[in-house]
Amino acid sequence: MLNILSNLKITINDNIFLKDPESSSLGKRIVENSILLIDEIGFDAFTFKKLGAKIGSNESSIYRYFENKHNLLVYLASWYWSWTEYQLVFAINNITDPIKKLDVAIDILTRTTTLDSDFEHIDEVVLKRIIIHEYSKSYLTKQVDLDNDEGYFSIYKRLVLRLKELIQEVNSDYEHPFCLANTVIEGALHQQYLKEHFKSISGLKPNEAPTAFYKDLVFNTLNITLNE
Amino acid sequence: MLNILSNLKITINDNIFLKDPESSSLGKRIVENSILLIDEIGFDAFTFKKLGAKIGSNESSIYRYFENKHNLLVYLASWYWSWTEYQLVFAINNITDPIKKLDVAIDILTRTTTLDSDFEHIDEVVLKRIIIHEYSKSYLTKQVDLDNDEGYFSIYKRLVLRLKELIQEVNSDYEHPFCLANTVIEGALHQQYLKEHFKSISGLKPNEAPTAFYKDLVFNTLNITLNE
DNA sequence: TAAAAAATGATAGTAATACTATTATTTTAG
DNA sequence: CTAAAATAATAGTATTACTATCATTTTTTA
Repeated sequence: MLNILSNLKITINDNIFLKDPESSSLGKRIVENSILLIDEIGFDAFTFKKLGAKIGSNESSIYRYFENKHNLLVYLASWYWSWTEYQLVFAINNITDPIKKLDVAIDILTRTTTLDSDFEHIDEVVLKRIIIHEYSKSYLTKQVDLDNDEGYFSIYKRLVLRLKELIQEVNSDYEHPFCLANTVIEGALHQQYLKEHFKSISGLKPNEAPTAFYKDLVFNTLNITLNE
Repeated sequence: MLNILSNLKITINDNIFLKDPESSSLGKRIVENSILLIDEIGFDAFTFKKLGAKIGSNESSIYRYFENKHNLLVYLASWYWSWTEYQLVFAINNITDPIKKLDVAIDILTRTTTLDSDFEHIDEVVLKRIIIHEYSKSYLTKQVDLDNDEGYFSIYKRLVLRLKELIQEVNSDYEHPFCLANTVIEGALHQQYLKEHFKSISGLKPNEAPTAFYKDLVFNTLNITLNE
């Protein structure tokens, strides 16, 4: 599966950038190193000037790719969710049993990423860490409704919709499929954050993913008993 | 119950402030108006200079109460969670049935706040809105572990612990009580955010609270059927 | 291969932010 | 009424988040 993914180009809504970073080597260095630098110093302390210094380029050149660091974060998040969506789509592609499909989907959405699939210039393990730590900041802003109108979050919303549909395939009578889908996708990030920074209330062991918790939660809620 | 609460003083860890804002009228004006101003312009655009202008005071005076705006946000969040904890404790105080206790707890933790209980100088409805929009920013920082060591999040953690214990009282065999408690408390904020800004994936109607969703989720997960 | 066009880099500049420090004034307490 | 405490005013600093302009390098294409 990794090889299949490696040949795919992840397509991001072109409202998010001024110039496609995939279109040049400078663009790729911007993306690659922004992930590393945000991971290192945090999104709040991250600036285009520091990134420029790191990649031996100029602040003003980076501004030609992204309007500001907020849009760069939205870009990285879109990339992450698009990558996750591909993994999900491929993994459930040839499964017919709705229960098994949902089971695999929860696996993919809640697992901890420890192997990077060597996707071009992007380190997915570090990117995932950024998503866990910084994703909320991409939408917890005063311009969220405007950004939403521009389609900045459409990949994420499509992923939630997919999971909601998988839930409905398993139990079409269940009354809150959207709430449950959001609970799994956003909640999985939050649980992994807690595991790292709020150990005393986390409930997960250091290397444990929240997968078992979410499977139990979802299948009990949908009144399904897994028979394997 | 509102009257009982009105006579209570909410106590906040004094590491969070330099000078207790409850100890002076300027302090109270800082707290009262910071809530209104953050709601109005968002935490990112909020500055002590703007707050000073709003309350007819000076930037430098505000710095004598809080080291920076981050600590002010931590203070407001602590106040909110402390207030929520009081509501919870009073509400379940005289209930003996563990199931009923958990049921009431979920009510309190997931309801939409539309009435303010006229608590001193703090508008709880606006404060709740801030918590929904900005709470994550109080811990999604590079200094989260240091802040945690200072006890900045102890009230929140105590609330999660309380809910976890209520869950265990209902079903002591359940394997993920902490994960479930976190899911309800943090998730309820997130669902309310989605309702306002991501309508297409929210699953909640404009005036609907996520209460029914969480009760169904929790009691199914714990294998309890409510008999009322 | 030379010229044009595009991309990148360097430099400078601005208003705002997030403070710190100092001093002056006002309020409160003994 | 005086001393102490609190608040306000002012100034100053490094950094941020840009914009604008111009120079240089690289790429395209005629």
